[in-house]
Amino acid sequence: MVVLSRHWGKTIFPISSRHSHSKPHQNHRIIPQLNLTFNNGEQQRTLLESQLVSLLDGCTHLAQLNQLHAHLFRRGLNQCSLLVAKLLRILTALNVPIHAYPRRLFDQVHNPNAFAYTALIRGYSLLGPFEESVVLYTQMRREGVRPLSFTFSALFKACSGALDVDLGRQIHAQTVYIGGYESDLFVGNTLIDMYVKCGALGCGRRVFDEMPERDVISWTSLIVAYTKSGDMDAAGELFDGLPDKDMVAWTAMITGYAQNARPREALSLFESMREAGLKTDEVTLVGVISACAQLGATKYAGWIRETCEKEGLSPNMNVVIGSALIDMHSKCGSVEEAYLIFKDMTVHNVFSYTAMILGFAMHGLADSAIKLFYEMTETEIKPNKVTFIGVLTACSHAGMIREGQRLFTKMQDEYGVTPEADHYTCMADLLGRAGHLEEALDLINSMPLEPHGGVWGALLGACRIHGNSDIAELAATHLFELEPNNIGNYLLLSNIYALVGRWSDVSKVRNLIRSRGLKKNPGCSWVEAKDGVVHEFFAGDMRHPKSKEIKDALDELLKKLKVDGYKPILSSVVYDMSDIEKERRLKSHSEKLALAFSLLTTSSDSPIMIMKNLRICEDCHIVMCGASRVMKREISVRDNMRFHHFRDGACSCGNFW
DNA sequence: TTAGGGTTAG
Repeated sequence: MVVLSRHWGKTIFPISSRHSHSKPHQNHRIIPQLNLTFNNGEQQRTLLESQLVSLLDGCTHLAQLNQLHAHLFRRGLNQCSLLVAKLLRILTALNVPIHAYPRRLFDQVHNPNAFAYTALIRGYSLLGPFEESVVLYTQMRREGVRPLSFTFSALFKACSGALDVDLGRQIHAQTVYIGGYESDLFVGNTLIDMYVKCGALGCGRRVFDEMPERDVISWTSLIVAYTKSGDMDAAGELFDGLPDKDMVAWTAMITGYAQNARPREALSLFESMREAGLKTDEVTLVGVISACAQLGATKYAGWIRETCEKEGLSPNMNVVIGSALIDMHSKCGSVEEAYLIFKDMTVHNVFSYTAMILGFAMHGLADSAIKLFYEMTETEIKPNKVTFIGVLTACSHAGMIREGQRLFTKMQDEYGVTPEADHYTCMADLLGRAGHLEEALDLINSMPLEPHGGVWGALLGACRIHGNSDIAELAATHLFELEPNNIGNYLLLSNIYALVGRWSDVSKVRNLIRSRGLKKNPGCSWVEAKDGVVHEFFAGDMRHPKSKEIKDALDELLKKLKVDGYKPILSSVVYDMSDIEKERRLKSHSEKLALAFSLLTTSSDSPIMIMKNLRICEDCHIVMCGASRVMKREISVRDNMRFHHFRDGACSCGNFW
């Protein structure tokens, strides 16, 4: 009989997990004392195995694992399937590359059983390479080992990882060996998930419909699939029919609305969720924060901030919440507030830096964006492709051609980020906006990848600023092919023709719009009133209860501006109509209605914030400038591109937009 | 063993 009594009392350093930086642990952790009796009897051996399994459960440090493994090896227990399966699970959770140590561990086992196979399959299906899962499954079948239900769960996970629906179908057929997916709820759920992740939503739905038993996870998988495919009606129908909605199901639905540009529904659903008495966690709040950012609702944003703090999710401790809040405050108009959050955060990552850089860019603070970028490069955090979108956008909105070109080169040479079409969009915008239209065109023609609509769109936008109808035609030809249903491109081209007086071409484009059956996307602006209620205005819309007063206030304002020298920019109207008609049309623009409403309903010292779904037109831009001086008000407009802060007759964009 | 997450340009 061998008596084993050891005390491993060393200082242990925790293994770094995916999300935390590894630092020596402050409190010294002591590995529990192991005191086991062992002899050659089978019964004791089994007992020892089960004790070791539970000991492994408590292992959170690589050093502990190494010691335990050495111990197993000495006892010949490294060949025990159950223990190895357990070890493999822990190693997978610690993201240890499977093909290295975990694989060697498995290879030491003689006649591995289904648990050992499954643990390794699961490791590969979570960490890759995914194909290895299937290789192992084949080997397992060849050896005559019967698969378990969770062998299939792991295999389906591998198929979703590899996005291989054909393979998924083949494995689906194999579930006959466990009595079909209908026999096991987990298998059914992972099967749904596999189909929907591979884009075969219909197959996922069929599995769902045929399952004899479903749980909230089955429902949620499908709800998420519908939200991701943009079918919020189908998602909503399922959600309404779900009997016991848990926090995850609510969150899936809220996030779905947020991701499908329906922030109001997201926020109102969040309120219902609170009323239903459900708890909230950081994932829920991230969706809500994103909805709030889209809406630009400052009052609501403040309330969300408080909710985060109340839930113990302080932005300076939680980098995900922090990054989301930086984005929200930037989009709600307060880049200052965003920067306060950024500064107070104790942990930063590429998301928090990128959100802040984009925030600065959005507000035209190019210098701050670029400064922060260089600060970031002093840390260990590597900029990614989105970070470069941020700095390049900052340069283009500020007309900083040299800096933009320098960053574009650095991006590849120093940071190994390969430029994608989106980066070329930024560059085409940067060059084009500054009037270097030919150079922008050369850049597009020299692209190593196929330019997408964004790239040509940037060039077309630049042509509008500089009134170049020749290059515009070229860009538009590509755009009409790439984005035949995007009405914005047609309107831009006809606007450019109108600018240079080519009226017959204007009507040709208008006929093209008509023949393709395209409808103009209605311009919409909204403002948040003191009580947090959001008021919406559409161009020419007189449905607001205060319409009469709004119209009068606007007339009054325009009268004052005309005394001040304002002349309506009639070329902002694309249609060939009389000047009086054009002026009437300009007056109905939604951002002007929103401005008049704000002047009517807010105190004279409070700043005005207007949100708009489309780009602000030149005439409205001038009116906002004038209004800020004549009415002595701070006015900000967030259009679909960026913020314009109007102060004392000037705009933060420097009329460069 | 299974479900929900943050930054993207014209």
